[in-house]
Amino acid sequence: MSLDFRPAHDHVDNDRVPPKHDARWTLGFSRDGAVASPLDRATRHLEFEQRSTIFDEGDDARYVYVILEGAVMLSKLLPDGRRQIIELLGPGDVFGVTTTPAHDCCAEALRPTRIVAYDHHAVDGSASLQKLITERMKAQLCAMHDHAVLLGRKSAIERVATFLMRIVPGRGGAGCLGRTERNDQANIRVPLTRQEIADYLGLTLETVSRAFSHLKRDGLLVYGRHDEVTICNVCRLCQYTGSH
Amino acid sequence: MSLDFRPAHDHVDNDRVPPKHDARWTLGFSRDGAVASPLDRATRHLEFEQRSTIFDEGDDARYVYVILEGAVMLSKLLPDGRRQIIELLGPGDVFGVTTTPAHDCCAEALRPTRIVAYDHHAVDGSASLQKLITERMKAQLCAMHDHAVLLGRKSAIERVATFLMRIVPGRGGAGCLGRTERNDQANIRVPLTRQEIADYLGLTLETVSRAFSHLKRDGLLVYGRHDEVTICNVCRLCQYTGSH
DNA sequence: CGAAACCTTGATAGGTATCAAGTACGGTGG
DNA sequence: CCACCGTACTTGATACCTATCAAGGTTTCG
Repeated sequence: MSLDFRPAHDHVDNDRVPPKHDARWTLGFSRDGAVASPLDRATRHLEFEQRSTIFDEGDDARYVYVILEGAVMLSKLLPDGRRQIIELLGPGDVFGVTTTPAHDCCAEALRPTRIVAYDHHAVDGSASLQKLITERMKAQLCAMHDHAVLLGRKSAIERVATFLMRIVPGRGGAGCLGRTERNDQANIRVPLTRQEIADYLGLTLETVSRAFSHLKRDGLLVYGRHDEVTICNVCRLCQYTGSH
Repeated sequence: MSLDFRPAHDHVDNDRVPPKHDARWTLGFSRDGAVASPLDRATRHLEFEQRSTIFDEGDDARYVYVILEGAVMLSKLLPDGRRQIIELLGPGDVFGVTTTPAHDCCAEALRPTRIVAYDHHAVDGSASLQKLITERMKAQLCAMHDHAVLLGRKSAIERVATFLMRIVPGRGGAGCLGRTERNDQANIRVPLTRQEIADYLGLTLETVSRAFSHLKRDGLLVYGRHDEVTICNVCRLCQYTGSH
């Protein structure tokens, strides 16, 4: 459920080929123990560099994707250019599932990302793989439910606070564990621009910026280098989410 | 995908028992051909009358539900009472799936509704049933994607127009088929109060009412008896959705 | 060091929420 | 059958939150 934007090991191997839209297909055996061996022919490992497109809305939906490492965002566009980022996904999450022959949204890597792609027909043949996908879809459907509440009913600050809480490792959906622990802080990385956060939260970039400033003034946030942010009091930030 | 609020046959048998919260459990064989026979022990047919609660947020998630006939809404509440209606479901749709042991939302029947409940463990044992559920979940996940766009990026009138288009039988998600057909009208029933529509669309009841009035003034809607509404020009209404 | 992208902040406008009556409708009981 | 009542809906006035427009500041990277 929780979005782990940081790779499991922080020493990322940067020797990967820059894949533009067609990624580097790595034919080979699956490292996923759940996958039966006859499937391997239809199983491909891919790597995407930061900010590369995995597929666009309308593309043929031949594969189902499972994230091994990294982060992916799904988005949709309205004809006049308005964009909504629909899901933010991390390791273990599944995307590319549709009932239609075409993808209903775009998928883009937010950071260097490793993915397994399973052929749609191949999935039909593997009960274990199907189960894996179904299980993730359940979790993601619940996440969408929460997100619908955010988009439909929460104020700007509540949305930003909820977003930040979702990034805190281990604190994602479960909410505040121990309350008022001393030194209840967390270092997180926000690998999204203000515009992307805005498109995810149904706001404008300026409103997101103001919400960040507000939280900073309140002493809840301290900015670090790059996209690093320290949440000084996770519990108190949680109070801003509107969910508690 | 499309919400069929009307039962397949309009002569509804009204001789059903009024079930309050505990529905009338109908043990018996499944009419669903896809279900294996050993499952029937864990398969229950239930009926809910209009406006009855199927389950509440936090209830034990023992069953997965499939709608045979009628309509169901899923909703969530924030602690201060704000409500978001998350999904509107019709025949064939699935609900009650979670990864947690408790339901993440409430489920309520919008009209007299017939449902099949499958025991969670029983589902695990049936590949065909699993497939059925997964297939519906895919469709519903896509529907949630569209709804996220609506909640995050659409104006009040666009939301109401999109909502109405979704109810038009056969025109639901596919969008406008033939354009500018003569006599391009549709009679629909809106079995939701203004408050419920508002909670679904992330608006207030007054704003929904104003949007309806706006569309009525424009000659797009004519009110009938009860909750009946005539859409005078489906194609033109479609222009209001922001999606075309 | 310089350019570009990104972020912050301010001023203003606009859309929707909120508050407040008033109206229409359906159901109930006399 | 009609009057009454409660619920739901409509409409108006106003306030507030967020979008929009605009400028300036900061960071990062070549």
